[in-house]
Amino acid sequence: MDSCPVSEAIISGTTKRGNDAPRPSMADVARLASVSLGTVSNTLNNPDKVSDSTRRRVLGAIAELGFVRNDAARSLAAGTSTTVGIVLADLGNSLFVDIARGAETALRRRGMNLLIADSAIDIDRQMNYLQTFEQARVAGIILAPLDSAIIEEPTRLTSTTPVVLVNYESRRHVYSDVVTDERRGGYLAARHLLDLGRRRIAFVGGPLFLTAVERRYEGARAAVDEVEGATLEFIETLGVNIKHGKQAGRQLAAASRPQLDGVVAASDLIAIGLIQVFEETPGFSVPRDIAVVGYDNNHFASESSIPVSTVSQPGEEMGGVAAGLLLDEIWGRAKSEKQTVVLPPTVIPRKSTLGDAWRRD
Amino acid sequence: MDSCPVSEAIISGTTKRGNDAPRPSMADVARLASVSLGTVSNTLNNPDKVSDSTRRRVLGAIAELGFVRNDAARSLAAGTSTTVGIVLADLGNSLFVDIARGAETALRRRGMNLLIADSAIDIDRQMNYLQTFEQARVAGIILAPLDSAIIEEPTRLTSTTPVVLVNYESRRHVYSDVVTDERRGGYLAARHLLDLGRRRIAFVGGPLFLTAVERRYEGARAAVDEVEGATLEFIETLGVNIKHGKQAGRQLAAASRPQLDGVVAASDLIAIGLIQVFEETPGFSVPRDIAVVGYDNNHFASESSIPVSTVSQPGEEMGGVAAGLLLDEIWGRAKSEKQTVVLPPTVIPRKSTLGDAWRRD
DNA sequence: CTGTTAGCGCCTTCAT
DNA sequence: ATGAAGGCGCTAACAG
Repeated sequence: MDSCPVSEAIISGTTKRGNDAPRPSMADVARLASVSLGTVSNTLNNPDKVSDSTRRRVLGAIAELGFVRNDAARSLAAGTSTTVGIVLADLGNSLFVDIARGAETALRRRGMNLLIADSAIDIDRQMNYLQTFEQARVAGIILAPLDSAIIEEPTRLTSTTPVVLVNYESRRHVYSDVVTDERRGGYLAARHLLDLGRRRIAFVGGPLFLTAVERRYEGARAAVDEVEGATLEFIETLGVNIKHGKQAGRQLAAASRPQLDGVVAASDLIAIGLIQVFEETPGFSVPRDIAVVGYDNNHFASESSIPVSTVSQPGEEMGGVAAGLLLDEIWGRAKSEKQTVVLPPTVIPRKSTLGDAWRRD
Repeated sequence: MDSCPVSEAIISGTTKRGNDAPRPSMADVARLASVSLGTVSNTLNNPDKVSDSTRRRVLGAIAELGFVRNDAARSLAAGTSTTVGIVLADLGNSLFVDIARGAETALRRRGMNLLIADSAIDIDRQMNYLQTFEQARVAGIILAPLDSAIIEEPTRLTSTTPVVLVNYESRRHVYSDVVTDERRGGYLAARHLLDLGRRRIAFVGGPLFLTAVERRYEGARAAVDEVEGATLEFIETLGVNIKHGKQAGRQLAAASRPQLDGVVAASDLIAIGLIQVFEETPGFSVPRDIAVVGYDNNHFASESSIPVSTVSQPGEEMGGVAAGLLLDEIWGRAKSEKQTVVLPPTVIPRKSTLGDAWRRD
């Protein structure tokens, strides 16, 4: 940068300048701009309470010094923070990335910003980050918790910081939460198959203690029960990843049971696993012999060579709504009752059910 | 939608303090434990300087009050923070998720924690989060910058906060950085094809002003030039997504030019796009007629129905190394010189080049 | 409009 | 081992 000839002698003893110059503070800015500390604060927080010329001078000093306001001090003094934290169960799952983006957008519009923490499917990390955020005194926290019975409502997640849950419904309604109607998602998936004329359907997914999986199964069950002569078989897997789908696929391919003509998978990954196995198995052409619908609208579900029909959860919307709920609480505009917002999933038909009738866009 | 009859009284009763009670402070804890403020601070930060019985009393009070230490005040007073921030170009890209995880693991081992910000391929957001982190006085920042000429070295990214770059090499070596050897990656990809006997190769990718793409191309060029009679054709795309791959694929499939037998794609997405088009085109069977190798080891590259051979960047390692470099700087253990750590990419052969010879583990 | 002055909650010597 | 006091950088009244 420039090397303006600063006279060291002129600088008063209070300001020491070593090789590692200390961060300039508002006091330094005030001094340079020949105004008082309060004025600097005002030009930063209440620009309209400062004359134009003064503000310009202050801003100039700020730039000259490379001053960056200390947010720790700020939120300590002001008692409020402008950032909210989001703790995500698994950044590897694009749904959570979508949720974060939705929240970020909504928050940014209201002048706040979002910091993300990744639990990486680890309950300890989740709890740790919850605490980190609370210690940092963020304005509020959005939590996309691990879906397992383990986190079943520890008395309170934070002592005071507002929290809203996303993609998980609090049993006790201690928190507001936004979820999708998993049951309806399962219903829609099965319904889609039924509408296509499929009648011998299987639901592949698990483990069943995962709330979402159970709900999706219930929904599929309900749809099948509505149709005369349709049957639903349940095939439990140990997880919702591709390998589980493959295992189930091999199992189905090997079995001599009556041929199925449709399957509802509890996740896109399972669906992809199934399809990969089916494609290598005579008599299991997808979707001719057997149609497959997944769940999640994982980004790559649409990119596999047989794009997977899927039930899409409105991730960004979920994040946006959660952010709104949280801000309501932060700003005290919240209704006294905690609310649960249920967002509708939608099915996105693709080649794995429609076949050649399907065209991308 | 059950309506379990929750008694509101019980809900509010779960809280030990009233709803509007202010957060307990260390002073409150001190009072309850009948010790002085300094002692509370010590039992928190220098446990060994406090008698066992006293500490127990203090800890008890903390639990009883649900006290959560104010990190803003702490880092203000102590002048040091225990959290570092990472700004990622695109959370939608699994490489960056890996980098974050690697960094997180390394940092956690050293008692620090990681907060993530997502630039979402938006330079404004990137800059904004850089500033947010600096304002929050994080101990340091890891930046995985947008790869574009635009960010070309604005004088300084932060005024004082230590920064290390990951997945991007600083021209001016103002920052330490950790990158992979893109050129070598391109070399390895082409080499892989050549080793398989392919000779008429195309490099598909772009735009060329993306540093990484350019380097990869150079590497591929070098490998091809080493082999007598091998040719390399360059096909520029407008981006590195699936659609770009498809466009290029259609272009190749339509052209009547001499048949290619191998292609190095600048990204897995391009590779997938190519493959999807090829699979629908007679005479373009993958890998029999034409072998395809991608780049990035995107999570789903291995999950497409024709698993894509790819060049893998060691994301977690990159994050871990970056975290190490950053901590060195934070703790003053850094060498005076900024360093550049170059990590080697590796090729992961899969079905798109090996064909049936390939078996998943 | 601008300057002054208390703290915000905690850490850190320095005595005791 | 414990207590008392000063100050970290900033905001928010309140005075001028």
